[in-house]
Amino acid sequence: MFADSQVQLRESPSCLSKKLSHYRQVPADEEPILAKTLRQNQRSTQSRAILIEQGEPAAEICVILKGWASRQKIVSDGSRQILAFHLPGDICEFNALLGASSDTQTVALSDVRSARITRRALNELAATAPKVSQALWWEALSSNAIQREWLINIARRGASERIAHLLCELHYRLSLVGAASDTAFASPLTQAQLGNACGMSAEHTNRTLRKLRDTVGIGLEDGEVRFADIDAAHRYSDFDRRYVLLNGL
Amino acid sequence: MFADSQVQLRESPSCLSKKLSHYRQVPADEEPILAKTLRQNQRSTQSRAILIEQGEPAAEICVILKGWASRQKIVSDGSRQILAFHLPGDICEFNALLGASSDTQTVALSDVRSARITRRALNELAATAPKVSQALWWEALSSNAIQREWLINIARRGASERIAHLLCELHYRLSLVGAASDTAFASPLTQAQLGNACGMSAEHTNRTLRKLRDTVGIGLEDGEVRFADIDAAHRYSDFDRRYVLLNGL
DNA sequence: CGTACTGTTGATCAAAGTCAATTGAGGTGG
DNA sequence: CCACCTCAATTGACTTTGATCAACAGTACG
Repeated sequence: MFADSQVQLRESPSCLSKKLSHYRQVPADEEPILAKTLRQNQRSTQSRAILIEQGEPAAEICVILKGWASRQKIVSDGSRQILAFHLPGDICEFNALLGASSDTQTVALSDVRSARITRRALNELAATAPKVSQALWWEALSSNAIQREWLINIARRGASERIAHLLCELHYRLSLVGAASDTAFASPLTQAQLGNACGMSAEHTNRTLRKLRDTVGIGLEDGEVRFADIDAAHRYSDFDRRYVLLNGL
Repeated sequence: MFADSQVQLRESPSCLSKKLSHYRQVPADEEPILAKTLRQNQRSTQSRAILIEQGEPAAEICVILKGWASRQKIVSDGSRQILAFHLPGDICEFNALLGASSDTQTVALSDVRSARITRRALNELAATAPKVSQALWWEALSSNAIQREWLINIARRGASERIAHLLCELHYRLSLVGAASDTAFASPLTQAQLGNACGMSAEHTNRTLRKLRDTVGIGLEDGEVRFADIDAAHRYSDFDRRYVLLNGL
């Protein structure tokens, strides 16, 4: 089930490649090409620092290798709305694929290690590793499906279900890249950030989390989210994982 | 600036080609290739009928030539959430580009004329009309930007601003394909659909529309949305058109 | 130590949902 | 032509949810 720890010591498969394998079987000969591309142009970013600025015509996409980031947009009153969380293995700024400028900002929620892939390198990848390249588009579609589900979450679910649903999603997405146990995951999120992503106030988020802990067994403490009963959590929040990987109906 | 009217009489440029020209200059020699592709596989769909079913692994994308459609997802309690409106010139179901099945349903809001483009035809297009093909990806990114803005709309704006913002967006998008005047556009939307898209109840939508008419001069009557003062409407709803075409910051 | 951020709690209030009914237009069958 | 049906729009009364305002406690950190 889990990767051989010996191998991990030498070079563990990146989170990105783990993720892509869920969409498409990535051929063994393409794997090292991806690994090399990711090694090429890495960067470390401190928590709270900006990974991708708003309005810049970007020339490279950004792959999160380690840590969390959030995509957000500044609204006219100065406040910000979180639009997406980027976890290890996620790709930020598909806009860069075409050289479009970003209408959003991406900031590090923890210390982040990222790999940048220029458009040139992407073209190379398309030529030498077609399956990987195709899987990247798959990843783009997946992130849109997630975006749509967030809309549903905010538009239709009450506060508790909403928070619970988001936590279930994060847990599932992290599990896809081996970053979650069956019943818990580490998270750098503050209550305020969690609430912001769900379109609710920090105070109400706090009360909602208490309620979730008491009644559904979902707890958030010391940077760890813990599910007493993951199936119950899924049922409670109406979480249907299929949208994440576009797994048919 | 505008296409030769002589040409328009013979075959007016499709809404799609009008839209694409906002992203990229489409070369004159690629224009007829796109037109031919769109002529190939057309379909008429009655209002309320399903254009694209949920869960089907789709092999073709769908271009709206005439009429409106809505993308929606059925929630577990049986109700539905509208995730996007597709206007003339819009492309539905980018998932089909990779053969992924759709996690959503697309239904006609009016009688719709659509063109289907199979994956095979898309590949041909990519070979013979590269600029057009690239513009299609641009269109995909644009529709994501719109999706994100909807999230912001629901998460952060009050009912009146929310409805007003959506109406401003629709007006602007229609104007891009020549389907709106400076101050009005025809719309097949019911109040309930409009409200659903904004995550609010039909009753509240009704009251909100009254208020908008009285205080901001935005009216919806007899299938026509009319703005007394479009700039005032933009200011009121905090509408910044740039996200629609990804026009830098 | 002060400063800043995060989490916590209580009181109050406004926004929007829900329930219930009514109106009016359009369409259909008798 | 009229009775009947359905759907969209409308209105009022009531209830619920969650935002806002205002403190305050715990912790990390310079």
